[in-house]
Amino acid sequence: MPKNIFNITPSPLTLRRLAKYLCLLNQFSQGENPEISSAKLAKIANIKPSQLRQDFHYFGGFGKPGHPYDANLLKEELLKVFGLEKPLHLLLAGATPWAATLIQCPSLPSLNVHIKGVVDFTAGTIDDEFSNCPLISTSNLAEFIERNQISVGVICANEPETYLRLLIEKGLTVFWNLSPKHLIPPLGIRIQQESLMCGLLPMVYELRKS
Amino acid sequence: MPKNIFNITPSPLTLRRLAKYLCLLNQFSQGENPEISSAKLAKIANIKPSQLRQDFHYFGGFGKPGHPYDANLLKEELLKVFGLEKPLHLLLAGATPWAATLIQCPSLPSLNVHIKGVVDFTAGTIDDEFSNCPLISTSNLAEFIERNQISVGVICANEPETYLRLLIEKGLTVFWNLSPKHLIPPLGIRIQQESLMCGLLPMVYELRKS
DNA sequence: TAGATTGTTAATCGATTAACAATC
DNA sequence: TAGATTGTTAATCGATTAACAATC
Repeated sequence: MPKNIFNITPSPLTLRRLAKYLCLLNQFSQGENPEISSAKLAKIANIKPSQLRQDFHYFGGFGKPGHPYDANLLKEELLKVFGLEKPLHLLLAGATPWAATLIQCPSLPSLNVHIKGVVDFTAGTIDDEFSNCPLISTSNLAEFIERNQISVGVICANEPETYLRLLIEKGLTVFWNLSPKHLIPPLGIRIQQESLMCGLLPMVYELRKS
Repeated sequence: MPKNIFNITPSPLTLRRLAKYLCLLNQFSQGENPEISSAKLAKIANIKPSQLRQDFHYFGGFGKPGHPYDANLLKEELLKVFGLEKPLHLLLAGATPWAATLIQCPSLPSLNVHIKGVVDFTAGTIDDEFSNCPLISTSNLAEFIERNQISVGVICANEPETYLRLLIEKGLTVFWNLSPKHLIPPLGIRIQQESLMCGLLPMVYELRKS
């Protein structure tokens, strides 16, 4: 079970906010020794400062009383919260626009997350590329996963089932599903669903009901 | 203020779940007169049946005691919750892989959400296309927005600021920001941030801390 | 030191859940 | 009618917030 320093599993809400703080720091902190207070960062994140400090408190706090946070230190500590002091290696499944979107996304490398390749059923057997990223054929897959220490498979195709089956077969157990289809995870397999619609629809609610 | 039948604003958590139920129904209900109980749908959604019924209860409930929900009726009612009994028209900003991802996403039309065009700074002035979708030049934009009754601008570029400014200038006030950069909304402007990283990082936490 | 801002607590507030009455 | 499953309530549980002690 994932635990913090108080041996309590932090709530998904807290984890999402911590991820948000990290992204905002990457974007908004600049200069040699940038400082940022809970009040400033909370204002950008659109929450209360006390909530931000409570979120940090679950992990022991990242500052010293009387002084704003050191933005660089805070970034490092937040990366550690997510275990990203060591790089994380992804394999994308499906040479689709979704895959291209991730490959071109500047946030991933800044979070120490690295895309090592794209697997596609239509890929040839050697030296192919997709959007400047190695394109892997299914026959080379097992060796590629092993050699590149892939820990997460990212499903980028609208029909996710065949890619899921393939990657489970090759030994992956953790997946990020970007396809709009909900996947029911087999035993022992962890699938994080990412549904764009769950972000769009609440906004539409506001728009149409106001 | 957006309100439900009890004149209470439903929480963002409830709205996200309602969006999820709707997507799951589109995927899993089939047949002529499909029925689905709160137990079945809750199992797919990975929540408790009582939570699902409580979510529906905020809107008066969508079934009759003793019988499972009529899946088709439920879909219609959930669409109405989000005000999507009338079509919603989107304009994408930036002819990028993000835009292509949305254009190819089968969920949008099934939710009565329609992409009317893509605006891009590099677009020519006539009859251009991107991924089989009309490509609009900035000079034709005001007329296009008016004629197509666009209500949401979707920012698909990694550098979102210039597109945001352009679309505000042309009269849009509601935006869905898919870029990794957080935008600070000017007064009177509503921006829904969609951050992929907030989905990925909590999963990485579990992976690395277990 | 005085000022600033954090860490920490406990009260408040809101979301989830179980239980069962209602009813088709 | 009996069975099934919803609608609804109220108790429980957890998240948010304000307040302030701690301390650099």
